[in-house]
Amino acid sequence: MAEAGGAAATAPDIDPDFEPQSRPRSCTWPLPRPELPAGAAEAGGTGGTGAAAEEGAGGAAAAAAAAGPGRAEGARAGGGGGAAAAAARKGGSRRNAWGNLSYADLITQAIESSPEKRLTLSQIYDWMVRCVPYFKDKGDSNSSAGWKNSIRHNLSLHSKFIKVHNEATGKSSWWMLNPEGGKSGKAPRRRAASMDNSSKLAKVRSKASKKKPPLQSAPEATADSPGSQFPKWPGSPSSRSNEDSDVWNTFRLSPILTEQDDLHDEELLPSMVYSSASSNVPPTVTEELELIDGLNLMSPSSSVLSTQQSTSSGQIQRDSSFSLRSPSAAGQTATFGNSLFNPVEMSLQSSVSHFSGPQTLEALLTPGSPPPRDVLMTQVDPVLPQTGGRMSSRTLLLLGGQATQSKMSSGNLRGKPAEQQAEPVGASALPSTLPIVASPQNTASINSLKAPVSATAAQSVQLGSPPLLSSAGPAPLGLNQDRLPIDLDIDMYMENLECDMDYIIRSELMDADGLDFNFEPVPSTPSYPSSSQASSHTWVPS
DNA sequence: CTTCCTAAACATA
DNA sequence: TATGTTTAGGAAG
Repeated sequence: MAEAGGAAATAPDIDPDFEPQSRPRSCTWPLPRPELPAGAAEAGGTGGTGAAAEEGAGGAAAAAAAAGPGRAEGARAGGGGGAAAAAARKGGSRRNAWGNLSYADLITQAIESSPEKRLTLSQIYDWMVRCVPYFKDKGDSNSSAGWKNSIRHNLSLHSKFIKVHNEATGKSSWWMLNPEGGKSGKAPRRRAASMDNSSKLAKVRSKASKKKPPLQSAPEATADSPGSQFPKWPGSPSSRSNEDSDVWNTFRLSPILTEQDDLHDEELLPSMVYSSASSNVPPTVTEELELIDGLNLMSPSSSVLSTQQSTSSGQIQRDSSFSLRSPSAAGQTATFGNSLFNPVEMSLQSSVSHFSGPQTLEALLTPGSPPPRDVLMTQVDPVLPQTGGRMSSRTLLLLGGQATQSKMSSGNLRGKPAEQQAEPVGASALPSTLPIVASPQNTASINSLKAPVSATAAQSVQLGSPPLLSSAGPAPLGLNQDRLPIDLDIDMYMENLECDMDYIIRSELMDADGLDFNFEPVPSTPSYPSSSQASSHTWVPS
C-alpha cells in the first residue's frame, strides 16, 4: 500500500508498477469493470497479494513514460536510469520502461490472464493498456503505433505464441500460448542449439511459402454457426451457453511442427509432446491442461497411451505424436501424441476409463471419414491447403470451445460459480461410463451427451492435474493415482482450480524473471515442477 | 554473442 | 485500416 500510495502520487493513472502477475485478478478478462482505473481496481481487487511491489519501479516507470515515451532510447535510457533506483530491489533493473518483462512476457501474461487463454491482437493491446501502466496512456493515441507494432512483431516472431484461427466473423485470430512453450527468454530449458526453437522455427517457418494465400476457412465446418456472438471476451461463458450449436469440441490443431516435415531436430521431438514438455515448462502447464483436457475428452485410448508412456523415448512419441502436415493430404491427420494425454489419461482412466479403448486416436482421427464436427477430434485440419499454407505451421485451429471451456470455467469459477455449478453437477450425475470418445460413429450419441460429458471429463481432468499443482493438495499423489471421485463437489474443484491458477501464476512469475513482488511464501513452490511432473507423469522421460 | 526493442517494408483480408 | 510476417539495425547484458 505504501508503495502504491507513493506511486500513485506520482502518476495517478499509472500503476505503481507493473506486476500483472501479482494481481491477476484485476487484469483478468472478464473485466470486472470496463475501464477501471488501474489504481482502484487493483487496490480493491488484488487484496493482499500484489501489494509488495517495487515502489521505485513505479516511479521509474512513470518517469520513463513521461520522459521519453517516444524512442527506444528514451525508454531504455529511462529504464536504465530509473533502474538504478528501482534496481535496488533485485539487482535487476528494468530493462524497459514498463519493467523487466519483455513484450513476449507481457503478451504471455495477457493471454494467460484470459479465461480461455487466448486473445485477439486487439485484446492484447487492450490488456496492455489496462494492465501495464506504461502503456496506459498510450492506448489510443497515435502513440500506440510503436508498441503495437512490437506486439505484433513478437507474436509473429516467437514460436511461443500460436495463432488460432478465429472463426468468428472476420475477427482476427486468437493468439494463444504454445503449449510446447517455445520460450525465448528466460527459462532456458533445453535449448541445445543456440538458435532455439523460436528462432529456428521462425526461420524455418519463414521460408515456407508466402505466396499462396492459405484458404483458411475452407471447409469450416462450424463456420456456419457463427460464433454468432462469439464473445468479445472469449472468456465469457457465452460459448458454453451455446454449446448447442457451434461449440464442438472439435478442434484441429496443428502442432508446432515446422513446415518442414522433417523435424528431425531433436528439439522438436520433445517439444511436440505436450506432456513431456510440461516437464520443462512449468508455467505452461495450464495450457497443457487445457489442451489436454480438451483432447483427452476425445482421446481416451488408454492402451495406446500406456505404451507410449512407457516408451517415452521420444522418437516414438514424435512419430506417433503427431504427424503433422505432410505435404500429402493423407498426412494431414495429426496423430496426437498420446503422451499428451498421459497425465490426464491416467487420472481419467481411473475415473472414466471404462470406455474400452477400441477407439484409438488413430481410429478417431481416421482421415478417411471426416467426422462431423461433433467428433471432438484433433485433426489436422483439412483446411490446410496442401499448398502448404504457412498458416498451419503454428496455427491452431480451434473451433468451438468446449474443450477450452473447461478451462474457461476455471477462470470463471471465481467469478460465477453458480453458473458453473449447474453443469458440472449435472455432469457428475452422468454415468461415468459414458463413452467419452467420440468416434465418428458415436458422434451422434455423443452429440447429445457431449455437453455434459465434456464437463465431466473436464472436471476430472482438472481434478487430476490441478491437485498436483496446487500446493495445498492434501495428498496429491494419492489423489492422482487413486482416482478422482467424480462426484466431488464443485467447491473442491474450485479450490483446486484456484490454487492451480494462482500457483501457476506464481510459478510463472518466479520463472518469469524474478518479478520482484514477493508473494506469500508459497510452500511448495520448489516442488512445483517435480511434484507436478512426478506425480502426474511418472512416466516422464526426464 | 544472444536477447530484445524498434522501425519499417510487405502481404492480406 | 487492422493484422500478420519478416528483415534490419542497434543497445544491453
